Amino acid sequence: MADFFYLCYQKIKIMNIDDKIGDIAFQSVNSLYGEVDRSLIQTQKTRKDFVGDLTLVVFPLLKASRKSPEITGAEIGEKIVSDSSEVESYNVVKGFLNLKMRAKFWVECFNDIQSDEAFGCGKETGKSVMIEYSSPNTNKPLHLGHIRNNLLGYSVAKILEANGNKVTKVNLVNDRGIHICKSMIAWIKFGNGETPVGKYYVAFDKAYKTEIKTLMDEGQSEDDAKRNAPIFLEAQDMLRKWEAKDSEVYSLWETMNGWVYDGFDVTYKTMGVNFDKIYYESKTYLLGKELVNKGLEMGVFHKREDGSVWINLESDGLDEKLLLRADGTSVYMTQDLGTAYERQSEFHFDKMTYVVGNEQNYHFQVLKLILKKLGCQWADNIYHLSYGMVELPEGKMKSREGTVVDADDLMEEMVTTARSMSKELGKLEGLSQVEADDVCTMIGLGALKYFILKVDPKKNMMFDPKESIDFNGNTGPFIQYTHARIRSLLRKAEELKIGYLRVPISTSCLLADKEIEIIQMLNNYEATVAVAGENMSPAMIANYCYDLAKLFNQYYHEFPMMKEENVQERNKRITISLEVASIIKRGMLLLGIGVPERM
RNA sequence: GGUUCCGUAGCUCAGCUGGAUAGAGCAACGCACUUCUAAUGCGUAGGCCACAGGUUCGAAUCCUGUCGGAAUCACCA
Repeated sequence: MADFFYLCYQKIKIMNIDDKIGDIAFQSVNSLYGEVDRSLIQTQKTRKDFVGDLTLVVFPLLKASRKSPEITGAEIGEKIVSDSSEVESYNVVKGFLNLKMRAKFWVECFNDIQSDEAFGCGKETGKSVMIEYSSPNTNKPLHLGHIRNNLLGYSVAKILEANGNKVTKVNLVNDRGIHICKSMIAWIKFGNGETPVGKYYVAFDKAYKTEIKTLMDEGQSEDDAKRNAPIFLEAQDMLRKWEAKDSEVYSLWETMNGWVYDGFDVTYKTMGVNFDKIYYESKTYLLGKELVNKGLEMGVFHKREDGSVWINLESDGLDEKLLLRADGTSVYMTQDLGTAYERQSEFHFDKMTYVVGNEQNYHFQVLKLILKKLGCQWADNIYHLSYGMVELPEGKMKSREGTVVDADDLMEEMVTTARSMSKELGKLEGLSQVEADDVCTMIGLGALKYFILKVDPKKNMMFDPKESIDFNGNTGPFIQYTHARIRSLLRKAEELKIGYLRVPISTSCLLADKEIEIIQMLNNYEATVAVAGENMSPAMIANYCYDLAKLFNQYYHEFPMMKEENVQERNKRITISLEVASIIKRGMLLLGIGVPERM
C-alpha cells in the first residue's frame, strides 16, 4: 500500500494550521536548543478540557532541552509568545504545551480558505488512475452487496479525482463463462419463454445437485458425480460451442444478455454512478489466451498431459493455479490477465484499482504475481480495494433462501420512506411536485449511501433495514438537513432585505470558541480528502462531514444569525455558515450524495 | 492446515502517521420549540479498547503469541 501512495500522491504540500503552528514552534525551538529534526515538532488540536487552541507535544524535544517536560514546555512557550505575534498565551500541562492563538490568526486562516480556489480540489498530480468497479454478472440481479461495490467505486473515483488524479472509471461486465452457460441451459430446460434471468442460475444449481445425488446413489464418488452430471456436461458443451461462436448458442446468449442490460442501466442511473468505459469479458477473454501462450514460451507456465495449463506458485507460498482448461476454454484468471494487459497498453495507467469483494483477495494476489512473472513491472501498480461483506441481522444473504436484498427494491423503499417521513414532518409544504420528488429521492438515497459509505470499506458491515431507514443522528439526512438549514439562511437574508455580502471576515472580529473550532475543522477538509485518497476510504469523508455538521448545529443553536444586530458580527456568522455549507456540499459530492437547498 | 482481514459501550460504528481523562449515533431516562428549519440541541447512564507478553517517557494504535469471528485455498466467477 505504501508504494501506491508514493506513486499517486507525491505529497502535495498542504499548508494547514498544524503546519503553520509547527513552523512557528520549529523556529522558536531551534533558537532555544539548536537544530532539531522538524519531525520532532508534533502539534495537535488542544483537547477541549484544556485552555488553548493548539498543543505542542514536548516529549520528543526533551533530548534536545535536557530538562523536565514542564520546564521545557514553559521555556518553549515563553519563547514562542515573544517570537510570534500570532500566539496570545500559553500554558503547560504535564508534557503538553497549549497555545492560545490570537483571533486575527484564525480569521486569516478562514479567509485563506475562501480565497483559495483550488482548495479541496487538489492540485494536478499528472497521475492517471484507473478504477474498475461494479463488474456485474449477467445472470444475477444487483443486490445489496453490489450497492456497496458501486458506491465505493464511484466515491473512491471522486476522491482520487479531488486529489488531482486523472481518473478513468471502468466496468467489466462478466457476460461469459461456464456460469452463464449454466443459466442458459436452465432457461432452455425450465424457462418456458420467460424473460427474467436471475433465477436460472439457481435453477441450474438445483437440478445439478439432484443429478449429483442420483449418480452418487448409483455408486459414483462425489467428485465423479460432479464431473459426470449430464446437465453439467451440457453446460461445458455449451461453453465450447459459445467459444466456437456457434450461431444458435450465440444468439440465445445475446438475447438473454439484452434482458439484463436495460435493467443494469436503470439501476446505475438511480444509484447515480457511471463509467467512462465498459469492458465485456466476452470480448477480452481471447487476449488472455495469447498471454497464456506467451507464458508457456517463457516457461513460466506448464502444460499438463491433458492439455490444461497451470502455474506453480508453491515457492511463493501459494498453490498451483489453473490458467486454461483441458478443453482450451478460459477461466476467470485467463481473461483478467488479458484485460489488465490491454488496459495497461491502452491507458498506461500509473495505478489501477479493482473494487472487488474480499472473497477475491486470493485471486488478486495471484493475478499480480503472475503478471510480475510474465515480466510486467507495472503489476506493482495494481491495487485491490477489497471490501467486506454486507450482512443482514439474520445472517448472510443467500439467494437460495430468498434473503437477498434487491438493489432496486431497496432504493425505492428508501425513497418511499423519505417521502412519508417528509410529509409527516410537513417538510414538503410550498414545494412543487417535481421539487418534492427530487428532495425525497435525494434524502432516501442519501440515507442509504451514507449508511453504507460511513463504514470502513475493509470491514464487514451489518445492514439492518430498520436502522438504515432512520434519518436522525449519524445519517445522511442529518448532514443534508444541516446544509439545507444553512442555505435557508440566505433565503431568509433576502426576505429580510439584509444586505449581505460575501466578503472576508474583518481581522478586527473576535471569535467564539465554537467559531475557532469550526475554522479548524474547515481547514482540515483538504487534509481529510488527501488522507481519504491515500486510504481509498470514503468513510473518512463521511465521518468528517458528520463531525462538521454536528459541530455546526451546536453553533447554530447557540448563535443567532439574522437576529444579531451588529452587522459585522452578523456577517461573520453568516459567512462562516455558508462556508460550512459549501464544504459539506463538496464532501458529500465525493460520496455521490446530493444535498438539498431545503428539506 | 496455509494465506488475508476483523475483535472498541447493550446494538451500529469513529478514533489518520503512537500522545493528555477512549468518542459519536441508536436504544433508555430527563430537559429545551410564541425566537433564523426540533430530520435539531443539552444533560444522565453506559468501557479490563478480546486476552497475555514486548518496545516506549507514553500503546486502542507498533511487534510477538493465544483465543474468538469472517473470507479464501475449484477445470466457479
